[in-house]
Amino acid sequence: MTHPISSLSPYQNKWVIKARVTSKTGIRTWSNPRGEGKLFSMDLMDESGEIRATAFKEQCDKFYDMIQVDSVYFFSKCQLKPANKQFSQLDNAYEMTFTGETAVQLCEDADDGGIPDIKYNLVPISEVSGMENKAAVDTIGICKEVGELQAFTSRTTNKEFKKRDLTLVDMSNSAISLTLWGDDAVNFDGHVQPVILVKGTRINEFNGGKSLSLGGGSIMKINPDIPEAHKLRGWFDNGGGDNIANMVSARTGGGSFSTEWMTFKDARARNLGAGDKPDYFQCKAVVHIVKQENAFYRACPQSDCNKKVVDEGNDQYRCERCNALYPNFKYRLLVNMSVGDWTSNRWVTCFNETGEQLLKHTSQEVGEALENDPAKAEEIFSALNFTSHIFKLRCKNEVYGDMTRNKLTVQSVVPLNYKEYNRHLLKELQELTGIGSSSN
DNA sequence: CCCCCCCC
Repeated sequence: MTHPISSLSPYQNKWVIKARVTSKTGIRTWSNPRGEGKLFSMDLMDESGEIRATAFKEQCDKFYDMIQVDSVYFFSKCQLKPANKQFSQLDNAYEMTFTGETAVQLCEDADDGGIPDIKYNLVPISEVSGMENKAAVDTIGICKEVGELQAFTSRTTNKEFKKRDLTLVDMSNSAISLTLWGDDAVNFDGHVQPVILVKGTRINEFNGGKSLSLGGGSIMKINPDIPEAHKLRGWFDNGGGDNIANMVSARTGGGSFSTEWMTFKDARARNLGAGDKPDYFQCKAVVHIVKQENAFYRACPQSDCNKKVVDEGNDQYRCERCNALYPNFKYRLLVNMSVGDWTSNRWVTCFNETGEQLLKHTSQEVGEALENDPAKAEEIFSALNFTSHIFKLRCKNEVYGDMTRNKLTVQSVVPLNYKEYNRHLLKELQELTGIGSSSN
């Protein structure tokens, strides 16, 4: 006999609930004047309601791996306390803390003991425009574009954050930006353009547009096995997402979406990069020459510092940004290559992530090969020659002394999808000639 | 006992 979540209170400790885990945070550590430790928290749900539970220190270690999102468990002997509504979006006056007595047991019934599935109130992307700032949104879309991993320090809290912006599109012919944070951002692989299902994302208003942000209590599922996902996949793979008309998010200069197609010749003719802000465009190009000289540098080993270190000899490397000496360094890539489209050739620069992606080796492997194994380096670099890619480029004039040079930096690389690229070419042909405008 | 979810 189990108890409904809605009946839990601090005044009664003899209960067992049967609940589905709807979300789970990563392990987080804290350190403040009152002490330090680690914790994770999870959201639980049954037919009667929902509640947040947090496991600290020993309980964090004991239960973290066992607790799986979507599974149903029996929980007992947790401590109940009033929820701090300031921090909780769940509909419950209380929250739970795991104790030394807490017991958790997987419910192995095929039907999960009748506990309802997580409900997704899926909203078409087009409808997010009409929703209020900070509202919670469940939606599903194809990750059409994926931005680079970005790190920055918050000016208010002085903390380092990592984020990555995705662009989701759906059959409402709309696109919206979704921001991932921390490990979700670091580990995300968007190159296969997966289906993304999210629950409880928060709306952020910015520059007159709206975007979504994955926060605490939000859930993201990649390629979920649900009918909506399969429908979207079919729609997108048949060109459904090619001409998205409605941008729910603001078009920012450096935004990850609505990158314009352009040839190198047009980019020159239109004087791209001459303004205060960089310009962005994408083109299909073939790799002609990849320079091995200065294709890497020895960088500060700190994970968030990529500054070049000074070799002090005696296996000591100085980072001037960290003002520290290290016994080691890490390799970072800075690869210059000449690429060409059908109008002209240009030199472009790839930094670490795009360099690794194109060379299909880690910066460590590339650096070691270049320093110790020229044959291996040649093999790695020559494999890139004459391959075609979609390059998303950042274009900006840079001044060196009295010289102004137009510099192209590779923001991201997508393998050439012939189907999608041909569709773009056909569309251009139609616009130029008016021929074929009534057919697809 | 956390409680930050950020930025342009």
